[in-house]
Amino acid sequence: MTTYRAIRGMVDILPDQTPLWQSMETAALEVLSSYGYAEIRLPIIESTDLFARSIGEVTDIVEKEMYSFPDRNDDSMTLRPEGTAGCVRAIVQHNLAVTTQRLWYMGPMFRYERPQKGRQRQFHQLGVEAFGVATPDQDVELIALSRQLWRRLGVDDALQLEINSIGSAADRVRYRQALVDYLSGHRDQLDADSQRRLDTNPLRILDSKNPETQALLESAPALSEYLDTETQAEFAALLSQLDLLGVTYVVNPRLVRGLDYYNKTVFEWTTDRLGAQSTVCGGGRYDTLVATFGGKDTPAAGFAVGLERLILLMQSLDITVTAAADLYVVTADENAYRHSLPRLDALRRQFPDLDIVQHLGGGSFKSQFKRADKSGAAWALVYGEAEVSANQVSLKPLRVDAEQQTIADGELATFLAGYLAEAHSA
RNA sequence: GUGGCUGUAGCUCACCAGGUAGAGCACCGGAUUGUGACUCCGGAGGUAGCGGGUUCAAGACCCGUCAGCCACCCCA
Repeated sequence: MTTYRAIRGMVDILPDQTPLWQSMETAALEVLSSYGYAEIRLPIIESTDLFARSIGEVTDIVEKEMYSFPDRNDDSMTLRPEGTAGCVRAIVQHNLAVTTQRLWYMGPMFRYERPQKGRQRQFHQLGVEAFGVATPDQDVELIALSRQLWRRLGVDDALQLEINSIGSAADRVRYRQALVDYLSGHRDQLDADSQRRLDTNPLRILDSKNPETQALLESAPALSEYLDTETQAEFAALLSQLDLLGVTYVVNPRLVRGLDYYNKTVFEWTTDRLGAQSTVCGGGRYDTLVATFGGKDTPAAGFAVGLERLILLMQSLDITVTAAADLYVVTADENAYRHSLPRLDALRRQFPDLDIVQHLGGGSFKSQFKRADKSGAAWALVYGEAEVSANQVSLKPLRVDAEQQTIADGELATFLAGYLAEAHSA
């Protein structure tokens, strides 16, 4: 008998974890809709070409991390490594860019990397994308929105915003040349990865962690000096609006990000509580991507949140959510069970928000109450022999020290309405 | 993809100069007749990740493999 395990880098999210996930998802949904963002649902598989063109042929993601395979028609398909490409594809395909769009999506992404904490092969992202606004107020809204989510989740104190402007494509062509010119003179002092990147993707050398490389970069030309005046003004405006909102940030001139489609604003929310996988959220502006895919010229910006990392961060801060029912129903015997069945059915209809768990499988009162206690339910709803024959029910509080009370069937609805009102105000 | 650490009951771990495994928690049952939590008693649960080797004998040593973790790398 072979025993099966989830394949490497793919993890099960078990029932003791899903309440935390759901509360996070609900918070995100509420924050997003409060800013007028609408959900878009996208396929998990797209043509390989889509990702290669948008993310960049020489990026690590495309070169060695994609789950690509030929389908039965021998076309090359890829499990999405990120969400922006598919979102932009949908925008163009359905011609949604005729007006501005504020969109979000949530779902699994796939990257063939070596797993460690905060890094899986299948992981989940919340993506937020905005199309049609070229001015920095859009960037500000995205950042403000993300910070609102951190506050809502109670993780804002653990997160730091790093931000930079990487300019237009033209700016970067000029800067890239200057950087290559400078570093070529010191080629032998670069680490192996950086030497390789000198020919392929020189800007990525900027965020190398190698100390010698970093030292070398101290006297390298600065990207900020290659930005045109308009971009500089926009970046300054963006920062001043963040100041207005009281968003604290660190301008990190070495922040460049690993996907080719970004321009102008790039930013990351990072934490020191997750070890090496410190980026919880990252994004920026990508003004040319829509046109690249054949749409009309449409400015755009967005970000992605790593949901596993967010959960890890919440857990590191001892944020817990438990799902416990309101009522756990205990019945004395077959007759009491039959008596309770239609009554509970009516209750569920009358109180859709009430969580009612019925004890199944019989057993002694004692064992049923044990289960009731372990379930975490607030009350045990008791149908004993006496209650049934008198058309009554007993309510035993399980979480507070108070007396059990027995009331008439007809009074239960009133009681529960009062309980729910109290629970909501609490 | 590179380097390192780890892998024993559901969970956290222990034992042992190499001689066929234990604890705590969790789980199930019981402590007189319709009531949980605390306590007490009892029970179930492991071919020691998997495969091979050395040995009279291996969970303990060696090799391989798989998986997790840490760093690199990468990014969310």
